[in-house]
Amino acid sequence: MSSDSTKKILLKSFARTTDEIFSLNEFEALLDSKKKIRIKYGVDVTSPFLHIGHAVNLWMMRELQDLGHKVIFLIGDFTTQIGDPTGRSDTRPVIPQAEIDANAEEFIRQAKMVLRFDDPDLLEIRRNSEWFSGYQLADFLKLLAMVTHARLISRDMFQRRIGNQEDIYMHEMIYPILQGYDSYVLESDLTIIGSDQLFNEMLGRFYQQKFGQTPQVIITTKITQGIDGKAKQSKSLDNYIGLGHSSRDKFGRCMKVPDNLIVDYLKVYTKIPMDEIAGLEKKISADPMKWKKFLAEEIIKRYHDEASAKSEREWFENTFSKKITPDDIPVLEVEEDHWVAIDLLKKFFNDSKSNSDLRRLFKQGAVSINGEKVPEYDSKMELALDDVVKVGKRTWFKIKITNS
RNA sequence: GGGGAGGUUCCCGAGUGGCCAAAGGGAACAGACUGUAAAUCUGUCGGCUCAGCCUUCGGAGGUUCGAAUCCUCCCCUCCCCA
Repeated sequence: MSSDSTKKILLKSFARTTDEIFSLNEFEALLDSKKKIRIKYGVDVTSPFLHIGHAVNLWMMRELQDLGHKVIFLIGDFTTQIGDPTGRSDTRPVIPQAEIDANAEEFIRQAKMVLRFDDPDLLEIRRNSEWFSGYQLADFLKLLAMVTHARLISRDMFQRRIGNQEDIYMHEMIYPILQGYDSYVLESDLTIIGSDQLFNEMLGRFYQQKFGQTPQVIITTKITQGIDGKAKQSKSLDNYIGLGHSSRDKFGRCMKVPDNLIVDYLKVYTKIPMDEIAGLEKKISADPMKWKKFLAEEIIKRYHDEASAKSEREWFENTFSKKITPDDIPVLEVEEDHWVAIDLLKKFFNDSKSNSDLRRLFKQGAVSINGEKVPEYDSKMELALDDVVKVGKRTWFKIKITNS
């Protein structure tokens, strides 16, 4: 299915976002075999959100889909109930089935921004409850008999827990076995994962070999820092660019990326050719903002389209650089035209801010109407149609008087 | 079953009788600056009828002129031993 030149192109493209391959030789052999590659994409649907970091893996799979290979989208509904210990220093709570289903649906909605779900030849959806819910204890014991305790606890995070004298529950220990067994059942040829999943997937290779299958190739991908320049992107730190974010938020969040990360982001999150990026580095440090906007546009192009990339850029420039009040701001309908300033804000914020909060905003000079600062919380205001009230840097609303 | 540690304001984390609405850091918010929602600097950061008052430090009582800090009981978390 892939000629020599397409193989070269693919490898080059993969190299860009690959951390490690187990192993490159096997991967090349797989590509050379011309067989239709089965790519296991196992997801834990505990919390259904994907950011552009996850999408790095998805784009690699998409590239393979475009060559006719098939992604097996595996919803780990059974294993999710157990709770993967990966990355957890504590034990993860279990999740009810109904929630898993809802999460899976949302997950797919986001993954569709990258992967093709429209062709059963290119993607099939499976759930591991298919083979696990009726699984016999005797069979399970056979699985256990193949692997040693030493092997399981060699995992770094178990070692850490042992070192800290923390508990390891048996179901956590067994999790990698089940995840590994998935690879065998699905006859996975390849899986593209974050390096945190490496141990589990290695066990996949182990079981496949035990059962006489060719072990899957494992590719782990590069991880970049979050948009706050710290750690990796995560929901709890709110330092990510989510596939679910609107194009406007994506743009804004890109602009929030520290200047020194622009190059990395271009490399990992866009398709701008690598040699081109190399040539840009000096220019970027000379004029970071220009290139950050460029980055933002590229990212929006990738997930939305060229037109929204342009329009979000314009919106951003008009709003934050030229300080033009945007057109598409919320309208606050009021009956009276005479207001005490703080009451008007109270109405707009609808109790989401306390009086003290609002007073502070006045004290800090954050409130203005038609560009004029409103100095006191108890200033009297006389409103007219289309008056624009601004609060802080990013909140505006327009007045509509319904009564007169 | 036995022993130990601990639960503090969004998070981490100081505070062991008054000077505590509670150090410090983070997050967040605002302002300045910057043609960035970057960096930096400054300020704010429980509530309210706001120069004062009210409610907070796991819960309920108690001691005291006065308690996050002391006592009693309870709930919860973690660790160790068996």
